[in-house]
Amino acid sequence: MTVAPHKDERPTAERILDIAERLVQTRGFTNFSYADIASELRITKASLHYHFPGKAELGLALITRYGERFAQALSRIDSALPDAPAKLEAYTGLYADVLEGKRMCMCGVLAAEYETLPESMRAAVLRFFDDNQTWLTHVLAEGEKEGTLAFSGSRDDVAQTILGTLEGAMLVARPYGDLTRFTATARQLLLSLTS
Amino acid sequence: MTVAPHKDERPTAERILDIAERLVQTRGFTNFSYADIASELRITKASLHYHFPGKAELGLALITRYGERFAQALSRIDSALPDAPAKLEAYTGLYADVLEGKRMCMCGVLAAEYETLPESMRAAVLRFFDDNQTWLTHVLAEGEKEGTLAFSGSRDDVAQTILGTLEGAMLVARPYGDLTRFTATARQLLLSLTS
DNA sequence: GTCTATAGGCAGATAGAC
DNA sequence: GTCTATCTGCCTATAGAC
Repeated sequence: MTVAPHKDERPTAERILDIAERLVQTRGFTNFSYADIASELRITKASLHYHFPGKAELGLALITRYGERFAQALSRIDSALPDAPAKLEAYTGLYADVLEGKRMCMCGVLAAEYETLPESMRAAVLRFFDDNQTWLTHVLAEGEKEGTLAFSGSRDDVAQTILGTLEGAMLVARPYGDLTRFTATARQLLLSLTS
Repeated sequence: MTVAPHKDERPTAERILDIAERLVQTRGFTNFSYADIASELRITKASLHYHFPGKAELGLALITRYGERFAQALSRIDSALPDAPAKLEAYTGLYADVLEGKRMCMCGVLAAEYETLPESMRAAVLRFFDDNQTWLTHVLAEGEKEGTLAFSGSRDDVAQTILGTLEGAMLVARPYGDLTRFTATARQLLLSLTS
């Protein structure tokens, strides 16, 4: 049991990650600075280095936390929804939620500046994509078994297509500030798998 | 008629654009510097400012030239190929060629860092996407008329989906350095429109 | 058109006091 | 944990000679 605190503020490291996460998703990793975070948190740049020694460590922590939360969301989808089509629709909903906050998928942004990232971050980005495709492949297998999904090509290829399509739809929709640009593509995609 | 030059080197401005184009497509717009171009061209940074006063002007020139060349490629496709499915396949081939050079679509990269771009560049990125979708919409109409393409949903929605899917497939495939990751998705996409 | 020289700002990062 | 002060390096950009 925890002692009831008079003020229950979240740890500084978490608040740093919150701000940095939003900045990465809207501007890109190299396009935000310690100064941006510091001014928003009302703390000095030097203090940030206490929590994250360098930008590479901060970046890795960002991807790790983002990936863990994404994995948790996928688990919730698995346990809450009855069949593969519902799960895929909920999956596209995760992306739509991100886009509604005028953000891009973190790993989609990082993929665009992949060449400039430190090696530790590169590996984490690929892991994120791999985890997504693994989950999608399982859902596709489930859908085939249920008879609720129909597609040609291997499950891996289709999983790849789903991931790429949603990342690309986000990428193009966000500059227009138009959520329906994304949802129209998501609908097209789901339709092609269920009919 | 042109006088035969002893040495027929292309204008410096074009060579600057060549180098900058490759840098944008591999690293992103804010992730390359005048110094990068200068050292590769064996010229000083100051000289670059003679050709392009500022980075915003350079960026706009990059998108403009890229868009013009893309439009020319689309015209060649229109006049060389007989039907809509062949045109769409050639369209995916344009993307595959870019990816083969380990590059990302320039406007795809710029879309990822859209929030940090000067207004003139933002507008040019959207124009590129719009032009692509306009062309795709015409091809889709042609395919419906010919009876060579079949799809549900509006032509605009499908054109949007094609553009987004290819951009996203590139975005995700490039970090893996695996062209087949792209071509598998392109095949899936074409299949969904012709069957 | 290209050069040298330099300005002015911001980046990530460190030392050491409190 | 947070601060002040500072470092080094790179960025875009400009002035003015050649």
